Amino acid sequence: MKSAEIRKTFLEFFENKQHKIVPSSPMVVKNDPTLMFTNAGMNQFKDIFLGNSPVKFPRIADTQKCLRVSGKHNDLEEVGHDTYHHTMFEMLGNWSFGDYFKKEAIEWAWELLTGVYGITKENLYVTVFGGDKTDGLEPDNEAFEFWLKYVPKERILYGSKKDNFWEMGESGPCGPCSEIHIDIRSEEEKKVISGRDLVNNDHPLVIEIWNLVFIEFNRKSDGKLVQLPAKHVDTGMGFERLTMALQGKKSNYDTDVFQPIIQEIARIAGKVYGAEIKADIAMRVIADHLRAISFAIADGQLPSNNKAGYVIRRILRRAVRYGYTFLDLKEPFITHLVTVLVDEMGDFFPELKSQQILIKKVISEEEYAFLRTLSQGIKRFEQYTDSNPDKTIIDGTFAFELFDTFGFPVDLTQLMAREKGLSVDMAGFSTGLEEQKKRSRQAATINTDDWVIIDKSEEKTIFLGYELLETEVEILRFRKVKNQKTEFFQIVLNRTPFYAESGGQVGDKGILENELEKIEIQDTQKENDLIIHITDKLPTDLTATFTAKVDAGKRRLTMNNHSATHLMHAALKQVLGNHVEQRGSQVDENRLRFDFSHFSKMSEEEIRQVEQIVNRKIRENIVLNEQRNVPVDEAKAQGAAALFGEKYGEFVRMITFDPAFSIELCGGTHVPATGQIGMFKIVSEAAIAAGIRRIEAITADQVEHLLQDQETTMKQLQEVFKNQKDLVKAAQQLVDEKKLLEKQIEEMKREKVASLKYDLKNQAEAINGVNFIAHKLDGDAQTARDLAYMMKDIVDNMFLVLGNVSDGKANLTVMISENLNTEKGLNAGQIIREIAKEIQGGGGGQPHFATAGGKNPAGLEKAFEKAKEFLVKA
RNA sequence: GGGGCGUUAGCUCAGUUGGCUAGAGCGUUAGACUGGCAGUCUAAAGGUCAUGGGUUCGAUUCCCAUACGCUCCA
Repeated sequence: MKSAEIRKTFLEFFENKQHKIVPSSPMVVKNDPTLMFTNAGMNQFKDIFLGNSPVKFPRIADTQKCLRVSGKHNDLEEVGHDTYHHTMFEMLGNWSFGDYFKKEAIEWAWELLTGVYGITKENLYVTVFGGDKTDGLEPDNEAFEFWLKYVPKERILYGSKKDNFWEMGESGPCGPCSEIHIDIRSEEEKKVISGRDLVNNDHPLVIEIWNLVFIEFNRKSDGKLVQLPAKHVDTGMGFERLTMALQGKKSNYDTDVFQPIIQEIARIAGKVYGAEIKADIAMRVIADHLRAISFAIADGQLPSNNKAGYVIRRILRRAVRYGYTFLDLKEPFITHLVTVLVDEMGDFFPELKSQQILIKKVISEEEYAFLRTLSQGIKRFEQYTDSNPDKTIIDGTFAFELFDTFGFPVDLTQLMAREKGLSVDMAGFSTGLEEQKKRSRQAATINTDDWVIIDKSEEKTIFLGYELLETEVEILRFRKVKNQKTEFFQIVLNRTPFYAESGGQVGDKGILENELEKIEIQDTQKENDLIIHITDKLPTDLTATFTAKVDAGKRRLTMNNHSATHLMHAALKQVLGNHVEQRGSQVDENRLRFDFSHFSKMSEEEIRQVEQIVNRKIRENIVLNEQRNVPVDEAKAQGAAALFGEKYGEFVRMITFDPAFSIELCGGTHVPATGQIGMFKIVSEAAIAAGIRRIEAITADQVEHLLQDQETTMKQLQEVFKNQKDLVKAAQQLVDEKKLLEKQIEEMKREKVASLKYDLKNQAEAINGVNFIAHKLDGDAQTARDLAYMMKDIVDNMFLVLGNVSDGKANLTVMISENLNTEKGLNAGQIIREIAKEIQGGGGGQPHFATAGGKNPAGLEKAFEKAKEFLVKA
């Protein structure tokens, strides 16, 4: 069975059991501070488990793109070395939200695996939760009983809390789980040792393929468990592993999910897969990472230098490194693999296909950048070994510096050391790394207390911010959050006019007040679907009723910018073409920032066109058409531009300014009619990454201010130029003239100095075979320096001292013919330090040339005399 | 969020206690050589030493801040 068919079969099986099939949510997570990437199938349903979102469909099935590279689940360093770890993988899952529970979940899992996929029953083992004393939990005998219907008890095992109690994180929904393991070893091996003994023992051929989680508790941050009001089922089956089992392979990488990619890598590298252990590992690493990076980019996460983007960059670099070291690939090659990936997976995941060009471009750019980093690291390494030829062990601190500061992987340092017969002090390296980790952890500790519930009615916040800026509210709950520097509170209200930061629009500020007090809301954030008001002070009476007032001025300006962003997005598509897609957006009261895919710099003309279109639409004063609860399919049918990478429910909010012009799915706040925006002006256009451009623009008052500033400048310029008609011409003339004059001055100075130099030559006083010249000249230190160098060319055995005064300060310049440095022991640097005392200053320089400065111009003559004394003494 | 590093000519980079008329290679321009091309030689142009403060007689160099970039950790 082909992998595509395996996926389809799974979804169809559950569709027939009344499950709603939903698409995978993006791998890149927004609106959840605790998570950067989707790391499990349940992520997109987290709000349902937490009770923050209503259940729309009690039964759902899907395949979810997941990425496990950071945090609690971190498999990155394992990937490639074995046959079954991955960074990016697909998780097939079926879900029940307060609907069916253990019985059906077990029954259907068994039916699908053995009945539909035809897996031999004897090869399957199951585990159930064995109970835990610290949590006061009994063994899951209920699940055991259900399994007994299908599986003899020898193949049912009780498991520990570690293996059989699933938790989302430190706190949150959790429950016992039941895993299905498969033994795909050969018959001979099975005779030697029973599969039963290998379950959960990290055997590559006796592996978990499906985890059925029965969610029934919520773990509080104090560690206590409480029963959830509704019980849920959350299952996850690793698609790649399942495919391996069904295709009779011993490795995930031997399935048709990976083989086309691996074969292409082998072709590029001129190798054969399966011939050499290290090369095989490298090929697996690259095949795996290619998928992770490509999907991440398709989902809107570009490689960058921090947070989620940095994780992606690291994955890519790991792939490059393995290719570089073990396959001898020293040129970008990953970018060329994208085509194969798109051929294989582009049908089921259309985002890959539609963004193929961007993915290739971004990867290629990153590969080049990293190869540059590598060659710089190599250079540094060689400088180190050259300047420390006696060392046989490379300092750990140096290896760490290479890694920490220059991003040079330590395993490459080791490799290069070995080639030179050296070793690396890895203990020292680890010490450096540990210290760094300690520092970071200390700086990052955030303490979040449990929610304190004020209103027990389980009410949900009603958002009124689309209509109102002010309303009566009550507090539902609050909690305290503490980090290194500050302490603040998060408040949840029963209803709120405050818009929480999302979709690029900043959160509202404002106040909560009643007759007794007034507290300031500094920001409004969204955590999952919860609207959180942030303040550093709690009201004294938490049960009181307050008037919540949004800072209306800030909101109005923000709305201008947000609506203008929509108009600009549409205009960009008109001017540049349909490939323009939003890659990021930030809107606040001062400006709007919009990142979009486009491959070349916008011309002046294109920018002007976009401005023109937007301003025309503003003047048309188009009335906002806001539709809520539009089914997502209908919105798409109407041609809505889907905001990039956002997570949508089944119903969306549609913002339309002229159905023939701009339709977008958007949760933000917008102007009632475009006229309010007033004016629109692009202030910058720049590249931020390969294939991505960023525009910054301003609207309304901001444009007005800009125009006024410019006008003021123009007027001032006009005054400076005495109201000449053509300012540009006048300025150009001035610049040209200045250049000419500067040249003339230079020339005159040179002439003056040139005539002076012969006068000075004649003044030379022969003392002990040295031509001594002392002279006080008009001019600056630069002139003195010029003169000194000219004199050096025309006078031999010279000891020249020049003095000058500029800005009320005295300067001394000493030039001594090089041969006198040794012959007479005359050192300009030393001499000037002595004579500079006379002008109350200091100085220094080289043996043949030195300068000094001081505060006392009257001392110049004395300094000359002192200089002469050096000669007399010599 | 915390640490480290960087920013010098169009590009890639040197510049070692603060004073070396701020350099190299590539590129650009001009001239010469060559039958032409390729090229070789010679010369020239090109720098607010990221920005803003400070210390100093004097800062590309030392200190502080800011911006941007790189990098590691969380």
